[in-house]
Amino acid sequence: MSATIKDVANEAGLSVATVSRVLNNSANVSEDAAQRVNQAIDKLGYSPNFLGRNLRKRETNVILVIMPTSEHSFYMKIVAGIQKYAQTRGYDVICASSNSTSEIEVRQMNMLFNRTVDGVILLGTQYDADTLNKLSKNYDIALCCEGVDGADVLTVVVDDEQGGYDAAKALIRLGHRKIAFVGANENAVSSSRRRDGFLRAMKEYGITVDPDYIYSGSFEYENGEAAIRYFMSLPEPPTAVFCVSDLLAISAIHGAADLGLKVGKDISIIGFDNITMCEMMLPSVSTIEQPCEKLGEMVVRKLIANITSPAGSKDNRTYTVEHRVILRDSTGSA
Amino acid sequence: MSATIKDVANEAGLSVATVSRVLNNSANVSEDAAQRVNQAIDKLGYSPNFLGRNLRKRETNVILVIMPTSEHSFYMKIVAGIQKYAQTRGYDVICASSNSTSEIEVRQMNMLFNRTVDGVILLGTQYDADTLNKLSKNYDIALCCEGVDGADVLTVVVDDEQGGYDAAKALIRLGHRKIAFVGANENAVSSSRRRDGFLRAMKEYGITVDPDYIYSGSFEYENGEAAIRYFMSLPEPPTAVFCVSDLLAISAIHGAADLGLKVGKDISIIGFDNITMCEMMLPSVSTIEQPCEKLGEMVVRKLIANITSPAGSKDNRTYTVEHRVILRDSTGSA
DNA sequence: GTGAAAGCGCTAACAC
DNA sequence: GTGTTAGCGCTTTCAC
Repeated sequence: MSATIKDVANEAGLSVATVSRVLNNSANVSEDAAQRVNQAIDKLGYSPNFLGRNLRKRETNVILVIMPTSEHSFYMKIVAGIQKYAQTRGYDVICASSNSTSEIEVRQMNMLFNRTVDGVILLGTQYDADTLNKLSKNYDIALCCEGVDGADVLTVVVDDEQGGYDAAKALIRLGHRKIAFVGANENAVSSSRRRDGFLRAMKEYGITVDPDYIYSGSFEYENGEAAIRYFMSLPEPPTAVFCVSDLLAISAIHGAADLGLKVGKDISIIGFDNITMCEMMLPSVSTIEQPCEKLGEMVVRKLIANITSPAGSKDNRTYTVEHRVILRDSTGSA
Repeated sequence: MSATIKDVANEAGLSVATVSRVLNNSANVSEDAAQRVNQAIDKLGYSPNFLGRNLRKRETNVILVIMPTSEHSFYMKIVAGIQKYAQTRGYDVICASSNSTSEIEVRQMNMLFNRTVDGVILLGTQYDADTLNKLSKNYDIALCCEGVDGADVLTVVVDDEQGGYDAAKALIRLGHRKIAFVGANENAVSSSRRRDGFLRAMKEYGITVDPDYIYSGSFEYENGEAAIRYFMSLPEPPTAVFCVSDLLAISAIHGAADLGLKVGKDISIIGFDNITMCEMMLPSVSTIEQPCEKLGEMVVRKLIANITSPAGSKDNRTYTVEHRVILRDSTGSA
């Protein structure tokens, strides 16, 4: 069917070794030989078969990114950061979404096991610490955005606790005292860390937190609206709400609007992530920005370092990158 | 490093051929042998190296999806549809985004040339008809969402002309007569087809279209806002606007709001695609829905058919799937 | 039902 | 500077 290195060698009247040499532009090949090989390549429309190459070299120079859902532009922004840096290092990046099902995630991890990719970056994962630790022993993996407690795995995240703190502080500074919190499920590390930071800020400013103001659900969209409905049914509703994700914040904004509230005036809502939609919404959404590109670059840089380093010396530390407070129209003074 | 089929054979006291047979659960292998092999596999933690397998079988069972930008959930929805069907056929799906640069797109197409993947689905592409035709001769590729004029390549799209017609008709039925159109650049086939349909509807209802009402820019977000500003600066501004994408519609809604207009009352705006954001926006966005999952399933089904069929008998026709009109709050009666 | 052996396309010793 | 050759891990024909 398609030409092989052998065909090129024949066409050029040289050996496959020489062809391979010009293909990998290694030293020790004459001008003349290189030219003849390149001509033959053009003539035959030859393109090297990477299955052969990769098999031989025992590496693919491909990194797989697995995300829970691809519907969020947030993840794709991180992938963009990953891609940008990976390219400079000669790595290709491919992605797959598990749709939050561990079954599919496992299936996709197979690409690691069967040597189709050199490493995997997990943007939020279904795996528990034990499994991750085992995987990490034999393969090059990294977590990004969402850490796992007790996992000795290379991890790159923002300082979620501090992010939660900063969100609360921003609301307090706007004069709010009755501030509520909307979190995800308890086993989402990022969510509970953000709550910890939230509580720390409240404490620091001497504000007692009404237990009714702490709402836990999931990262699912509907949850934000549900939270607002609940808060507004309380005898003394909050004047500001911190949601652990922008999606929840947007959902909450909807809920508030449905209840006839003017968001940014009657009630202030701040999210987390700074997804593209924040700017597009009416009102635009205040948030804690995660620096997606930096997260992506950092995690892939560290991962490639692991891939190219000898077995015994893997880096499995946790790194954090700086977040940023962005106040838009969904928050206003109390 | 990791175990090979040979190790398993040794451990089980059988030949590699037999191990390979149980791996591919082919016939002619005794209960006893199968058991011993499976035990050996478990004991060694063996996982077959697909580079070897793929090299030998000259196929990878992997399909690559290339999209112009991954920031739009729209594309990812199609990928989800692709994935869902591909899985049932034993294919893995990976994706990559070209960020609309042909350079990166070419780089990613390399996976096709170097045999890392069996086929490629392009969701909107930078390639011209000639290039696509050449590619299509030697490789299995398909276009989805966005066709290319003159390309004899397997294509799956919605009937864009009819979609444009239906959008215009929906606005006309709401009583509008002064209806404007916001399109992308001229070489975007989908955009110009939608305009054709728009014009057909207008003609059918005997409405003369003011040339000032036809705005052409690009698919970029900013374009919607710019269009609205322009329309509103006209001596006689339109009362309704059809944008060829939801993103443009959302941008237009913003522009209108900035000008103090109440969208859905003072001006009606309808988009195209039905991205997730349409429901989340305030007001929610009327649109022509593209059935993403169906598009995805259809294109991958046809592509797999091509991959598995002999060289001479490739299907390079264009298929269309049904769209749907969805009226929400961004449109109202004139 | 099982094994021996060839070979997929490539790279990298090694020899010259 | 170039060629010969072994072998990466796997499947598959062909014997038996």
